[in-house]
Amino acid sequence: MTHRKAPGSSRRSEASRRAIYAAAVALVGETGYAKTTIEGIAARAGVGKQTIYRWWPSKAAVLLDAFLDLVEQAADRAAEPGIPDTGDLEADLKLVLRATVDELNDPAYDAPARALAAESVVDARLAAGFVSRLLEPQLQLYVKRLTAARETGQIRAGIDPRIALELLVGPLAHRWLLRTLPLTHDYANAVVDCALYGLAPRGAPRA
Amino acid sequence: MTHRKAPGSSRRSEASRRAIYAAAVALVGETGYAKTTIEGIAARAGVGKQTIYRWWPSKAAVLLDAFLDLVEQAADRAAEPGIPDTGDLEADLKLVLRATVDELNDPAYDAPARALAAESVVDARLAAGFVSRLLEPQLQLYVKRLTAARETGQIRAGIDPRIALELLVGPLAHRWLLRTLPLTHDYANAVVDCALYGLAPRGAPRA
DNA sequence: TCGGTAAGACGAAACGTCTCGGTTCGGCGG
DNA sequence: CCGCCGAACCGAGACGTTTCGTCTTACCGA
Repeated sequence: MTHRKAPGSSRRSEASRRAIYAAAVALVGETGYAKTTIEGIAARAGVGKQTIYRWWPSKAAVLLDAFLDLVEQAADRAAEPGIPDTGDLEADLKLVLRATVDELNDPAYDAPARALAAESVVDARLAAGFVSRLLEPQLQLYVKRLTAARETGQIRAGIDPRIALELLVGPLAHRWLLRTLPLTHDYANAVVDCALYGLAPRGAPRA
Repeated sequence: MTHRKAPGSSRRSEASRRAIYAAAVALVGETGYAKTTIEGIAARAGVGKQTIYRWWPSKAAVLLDAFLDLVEQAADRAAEPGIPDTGDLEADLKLVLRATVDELNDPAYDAPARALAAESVVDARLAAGFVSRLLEPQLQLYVKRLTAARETGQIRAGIDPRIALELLVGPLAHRWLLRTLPLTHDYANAVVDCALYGLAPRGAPRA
């Protein structure tokens, strides 16, 4: 997704690449994605425009790489990959979803993440990279934890972990993306409750 | 959302307004939202640029009004408002969600709806109009049906209809917006099953 | 020497504003 | 009731500005 060609990358300037990442994230945070221009990124990074056009096909692609670099560094610092498994699925899910809420409400991540999501909605090519490189690795953590839960009988055997995960994450994403209602800890907890125990009365016959 | 001011609208040209709607929807469908320009819409509609700039604050606002007009006309033709209530909640929800899937997969609606959603992700001002005028009325139909279901004991008394609705719609929106996986009838059915009967084993104690 | 780089010139395209006549509608005097 | 007038809208498009993406030039480093 960086570019179709990867020319003699041995001569590529690492310093310029990093300066471009920093400038892109900073400008999107300060002035918003729409007002961020490639010319602006180049100027801020002290870099020729051609250096950007040579390596990336679009403004969104630059920001995707920049944002990915950002979250990878943050992930290295945290060094806590995966979803905890205390044996209590409900508590584990609530914990993680509340953390996700906090992340989505963090202004530092909100602006670039929104921009990438919005661009992905409209640009299928970018969406493929956004999903496969940023979103899907996160979702696979849910698949892993939910599969484990299924093996210990904490969720029903007939449940597809993929669909279970989307039942949890979908509502969060919906509120975040379209701003229908505020995204809170209470909401995350309520979603987990509803998803785990269902809307129908517990005594109702399984269809 | 048409504009902060509503000047003497008696003198406003209805023909121009409709021509602008038609041109906007057509151009977005043909060339995509990003390549659609206000100049292009004006030219296609046979209208002066100022006529657009006078009544709408942005390209997105034009498309919102145009799309809203489109779905209202379609709704008038269908003349079947609301979610059916046959007494079988599961069947009713599956029916409606499958219909939603078909709508989201319809190329005629996909392009403008995507453009508006994407713009709303990034522009809170537009999002307010998008949600209140287009999305929320749809969601209220779910609230109504789910509230009825709660009164007849088809869903648990402790469930907030608002959250129940998002449990159903959120996953659909998630797949549609980010294109993580294809949006199918089977998926709609599976979401309803999971949401109604929960992920946890039916015998599990209610938390 | 060869290819990446910084800097910036360049034409094309769209922006949003403004001006120009022409048209249409509401109001007022006859 | 009729006819005029002015205000507001209309289509058309000129205008200066901004950003785009390409291209040119000179430099530098492996």
